[in-house]
Amino acid sequence: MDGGIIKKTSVTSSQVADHAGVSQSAVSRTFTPGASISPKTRAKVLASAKTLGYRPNAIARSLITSHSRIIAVVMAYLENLFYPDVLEELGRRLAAENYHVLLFTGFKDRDSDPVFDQLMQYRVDGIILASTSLSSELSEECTVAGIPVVLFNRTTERDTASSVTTRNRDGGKLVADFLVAGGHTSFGYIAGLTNSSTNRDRFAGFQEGLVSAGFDQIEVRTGNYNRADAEVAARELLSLRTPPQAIFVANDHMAVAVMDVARYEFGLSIPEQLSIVGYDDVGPARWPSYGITSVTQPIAPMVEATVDILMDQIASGEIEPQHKLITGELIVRTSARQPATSIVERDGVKFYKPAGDR
Amino acid sequence: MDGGIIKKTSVTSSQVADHAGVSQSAVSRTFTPGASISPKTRAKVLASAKTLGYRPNAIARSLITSHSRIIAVVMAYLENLFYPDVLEELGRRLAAENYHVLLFTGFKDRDSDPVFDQLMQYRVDGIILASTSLSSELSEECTVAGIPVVLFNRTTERDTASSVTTRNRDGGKLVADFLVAGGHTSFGYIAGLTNSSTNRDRFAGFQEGLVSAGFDQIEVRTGNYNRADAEVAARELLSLRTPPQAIFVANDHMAVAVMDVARYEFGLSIPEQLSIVGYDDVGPARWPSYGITSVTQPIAPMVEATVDILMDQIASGEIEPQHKLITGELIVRTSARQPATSIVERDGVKFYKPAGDR
DNA sequence: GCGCGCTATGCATACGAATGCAAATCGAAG
DNA sequence: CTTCGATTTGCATTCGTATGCATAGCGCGC
Repeated sequence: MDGGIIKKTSVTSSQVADHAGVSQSAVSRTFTPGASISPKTRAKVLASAKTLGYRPNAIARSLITSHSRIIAVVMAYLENLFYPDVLEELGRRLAAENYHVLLFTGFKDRDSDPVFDQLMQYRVDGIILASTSLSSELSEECTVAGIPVVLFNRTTERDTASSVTTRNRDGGKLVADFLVAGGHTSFGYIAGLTNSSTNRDRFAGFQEGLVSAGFDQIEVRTGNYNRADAEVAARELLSLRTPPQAIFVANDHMAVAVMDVARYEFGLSIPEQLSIVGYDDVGPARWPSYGITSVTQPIAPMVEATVDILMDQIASGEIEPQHKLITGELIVRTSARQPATSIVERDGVKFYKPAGDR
Repeated sequence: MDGGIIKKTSVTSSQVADHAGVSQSAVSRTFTPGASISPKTRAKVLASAKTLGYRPNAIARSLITSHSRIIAVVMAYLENLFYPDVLEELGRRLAAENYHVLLFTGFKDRDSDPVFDQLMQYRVDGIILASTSLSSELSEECTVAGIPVVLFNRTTERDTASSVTTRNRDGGKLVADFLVAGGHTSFGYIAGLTNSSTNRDRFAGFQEGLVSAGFDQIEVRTGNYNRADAEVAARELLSLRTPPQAIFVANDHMAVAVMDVARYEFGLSIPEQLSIVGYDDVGPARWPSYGITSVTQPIAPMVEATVDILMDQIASGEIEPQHKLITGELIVRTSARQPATSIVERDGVKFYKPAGDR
């Protein structure tokens, strides 16, 4: 075995057929579950396949069945740990259904349209759009082409694609209730991408909750869901003549940055001098250095719903847009002053459950 | 446009040919860079393609060219933020070369052999193995099948597959030098997966450095590169009658956990009562709450080297194993007591550069 | 022993695009 | 206007597998 091996041509079903003394069809049927084949020839074929090292060619199979068993997953960036977690769960669940993930990532700054072109060329069986702003016309084109599309953690007004989100508006309202119950009287909000539906809904719920409690002023700054912008936003808020007593940050990824700025640049102690509430309940939120009080976005159910929609639409061939809503909860940790009541504990974790809530 | 659209059959090159009044070959040549075709017919074809919404079928193309332009990336878990960062960079660089990523992830606990089977069926043009323990026989099988394999952040003794790593042994030694220079006299090590090459090399270098400075005792515990085990390991080390003054943790992902345990369970202040050094220089290491002194693993050069190897082997068809070594540096932050000398600053970041070092 | 019915098998074709080869076209030179 | 060479074009085949259809094989009952 000396280095510099030259590419070997791979084994085909016909070669296996010759070796086993059967037809190519028989080989194909051996590897097609439920096909009509006798145990005897099947065994012969399997034996030959093993000796020759045969593996069915998924590309050729895709061509004839017009099902690639590939799902395109589009995630522009992975900086926010929420998305890697989602990706891992997606990998798991799709593998269980014998589907595979063609990942498009790393184009935060660049245009996403070429991505779309690539993905369509591979005749993927479905598309999951997460953390991206693929234009709506494109996702509509998919629907026309008969490819199921699921927007993950995002919706659009146009009813063209399916979506899976949590009840962001309820979540925002819950945060408002929690902070009001905790005795805060002035509030700030650090926004995510302003044109994202998650950001809009979370803010709408937050505002609604505050207004109905008699607070109609919120200091708003924008963090665009990234750390650098969130730091700037935090500095601005905390530099105000009278900084807000509580800041709702549109996700945990930014909340971490905000806490760092508050503590290490402004010397504030949390939650004594400043309360922070985040969203997502992502890894670092659970680390004792942060202990972020945060609204959960339960990844497992969200991913399950996503895969369910895809499998359903692939099986039926009908692309009727579905919209699934998962319910999140407010986990109470140490980054925000707590109300005296409505805190319930389950499995060592505290939740905020006001009476009126289901 | 009412809901419930039925799957539309996609446009083929023959349909475009008919519409444009040319042969199917002409259509193919239009979309094949460098093929022999006159500008006139090319324009006709492009026009027809546009009106019909034609897109070349990558599956069919792969079948005939026997190049899928797909690279399989195997990452068992994404919990350690280092890997999502790598993934993002890989997505970027492979897209630039017009290759695509078929991602296999989410099987930390399960067997990885089925993964291998799947990946071989798609006739991928190359394989990148990161954060996985795909058995060596399998990666050898790839080499035999003529598929380039690159081990990312890992090597094997058997010279069968290419690899890209940093100089882990040098890194470990650098940490030892740094801690000794900082005046520490007792040391602990929290290991990663004990059978991983990175762990072995980092520890070997660390040990070598300490021994040559006259310290031959290291308290070793195993964290298996995951947070939960690292916490347990930290508790054990810190519960010793005389806990080590300095702990080298095999990566930052675990170092974060160790710092949390030290501060919040043992009430230690860092670096006054305990010094921590990590590895990777991953996101949270830079957050002020941690400020981990850490050996870098420069992602961009590592990924570049990986892609270079793959492109080279795909182009040449020769699979001569290559081993690329990237040099990391020790970034000095606040998690460990600093030596008085050999600290140099560049772009606002401090590095430890002892005299004898290149 | 014959015929019926069911299962197993092989044949032939299709999927959609790339490409070697030969024919056709074009342009320019004579 | 003819002819040669270069460039374009189309034809036919190929990639590896799946599958409808026809046939071969088998078991069983009478």
